[in-house]
Amino acid sequence: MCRYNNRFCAGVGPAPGPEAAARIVSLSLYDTLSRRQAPLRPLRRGAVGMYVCGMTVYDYCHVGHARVMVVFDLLARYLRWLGFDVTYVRNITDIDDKIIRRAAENEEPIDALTARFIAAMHEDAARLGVLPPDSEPRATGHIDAIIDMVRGLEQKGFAYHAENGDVYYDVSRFEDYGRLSGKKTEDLRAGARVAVEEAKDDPLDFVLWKSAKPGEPAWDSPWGRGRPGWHIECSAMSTACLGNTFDIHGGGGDLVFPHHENEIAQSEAATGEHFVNTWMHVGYVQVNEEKMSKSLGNFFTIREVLGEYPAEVVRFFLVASHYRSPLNYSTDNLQSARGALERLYTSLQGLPIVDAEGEDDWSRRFRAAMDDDLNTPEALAVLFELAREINRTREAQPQQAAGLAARLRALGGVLGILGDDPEAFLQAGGGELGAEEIEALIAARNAARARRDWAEADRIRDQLGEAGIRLLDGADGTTWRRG
RNA sequence: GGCUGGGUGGCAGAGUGGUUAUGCAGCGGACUGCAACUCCGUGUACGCCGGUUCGAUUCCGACCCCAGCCUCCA
Repeated sequence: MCRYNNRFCAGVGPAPGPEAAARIVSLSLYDTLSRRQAPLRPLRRGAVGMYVCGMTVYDYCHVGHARVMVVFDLLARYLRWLGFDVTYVRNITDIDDKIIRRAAENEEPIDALTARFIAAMHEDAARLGVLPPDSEPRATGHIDAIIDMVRGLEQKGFAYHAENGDVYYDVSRFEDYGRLSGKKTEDLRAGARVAVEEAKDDPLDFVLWKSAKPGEPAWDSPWGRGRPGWHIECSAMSTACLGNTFDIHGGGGDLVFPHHENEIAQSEAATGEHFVNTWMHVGYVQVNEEKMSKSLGNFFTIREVLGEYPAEVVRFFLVASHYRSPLNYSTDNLQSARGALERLYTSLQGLPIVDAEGEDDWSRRFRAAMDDDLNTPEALAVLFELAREINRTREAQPQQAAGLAARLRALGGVLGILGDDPEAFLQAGGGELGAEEIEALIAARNAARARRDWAEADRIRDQLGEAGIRLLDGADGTTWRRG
């Protein structure tokens, strides 16, 4: 059924038996539905299935998308580090009104447009250190599963084929509708601000299957040629890949209503089973205290930002605040992230790369922080204290410092940072001078220093400074870095 | 209007019923030819008003303010 995945493709997930339910895991996560933090109880011992709503591919990803990708990448990395067998599914919406419109504007085939932006997304993700998900199902690859689910909903009386040819979900039939977002259906009806689609029985009903207009891409279905609505895609694909019930479902905070609300209504009505155990939502990226969004025009694409800052600095910036808090995008904050990351890399500089072994107080503290709903700021605080300890001990106890550096590198790796060579990171970036020229000037300056010609030595240092090179005179000689 | 989540030192950002978050920036000291890096030290921070308490930034209530959702949005 799901051609992207392997393990959970039976279509029906395993029931949460008493053994699985009894398994207590140290990681606890905040669940949007119950509005509280609770220990993760995987359905299957030692395995976690997670589904994250990915992109609609009609444009480049911006920093808001980056945050979602990085946060769930972080969760997947952490779960794997804890020893879980993670199945991470992140979908791609490759058929949708905006895609059709954009393709028409560009006079470009839809396939070409989506292929272009999928490639761009993969490029951006890779640069941010986001590991590929285990599967990336696309809506257009799951039309059969979508039709099956819509037909099932219709047969059970949760959907109706309207006069205009569309198929709608009958919200009034689903008792729990609104529970995820904390909304009451009466309030929603009262607040309905959109011109009511006449074919709907109720303004809250949403489309499952859209009848095709001339020239639009369409698939055959029991209701004629058409294409899927947005919400049903994720219900069908998550079920196809992970089963009727799975552990974690995530996405941006703006998907709580209506997208995830609708997913619950669809999936639970269709399968008759509990849909998701933990709902996770990432806070918005803001610009000047406003949500970054296309409509406000205040967005920065990932590639724009990566033109200004090293990718790892951007990742650090995204991880330096808790994933549920709003995050203000500003150059000040990026600069601060750069300084902080430099501090970490500086502590790693010049120490041999060895493997970290077992557990120690540092890793225990790190884990305690991460176990607490992915408290990355607290986890980073542990990393900074570790860096200080490395700097303090590196002279007197180099062996111990090397061990601490290994720990720092390993824990950083869980967050997807500190994987670079320290020299390479600290010296990376634009600059007109090549490494050889820099080394030559350093040699000349050191010759001047040897004969106590401070004026000449300072002149060379200033010259390098203007080229964006900072010098550091250490006991073992002079090193340099950019910026 | 309904709903959700917030208001912490110059900035960013955790956390806690009484005791150091952490980072960036600043200041003093050590190191340095001078710097940089690093180390040591350094900030009368918890929106407002009541209540509970021996004691509240942390719990409870009211209020003010901010962001977001209620339309596509990560």
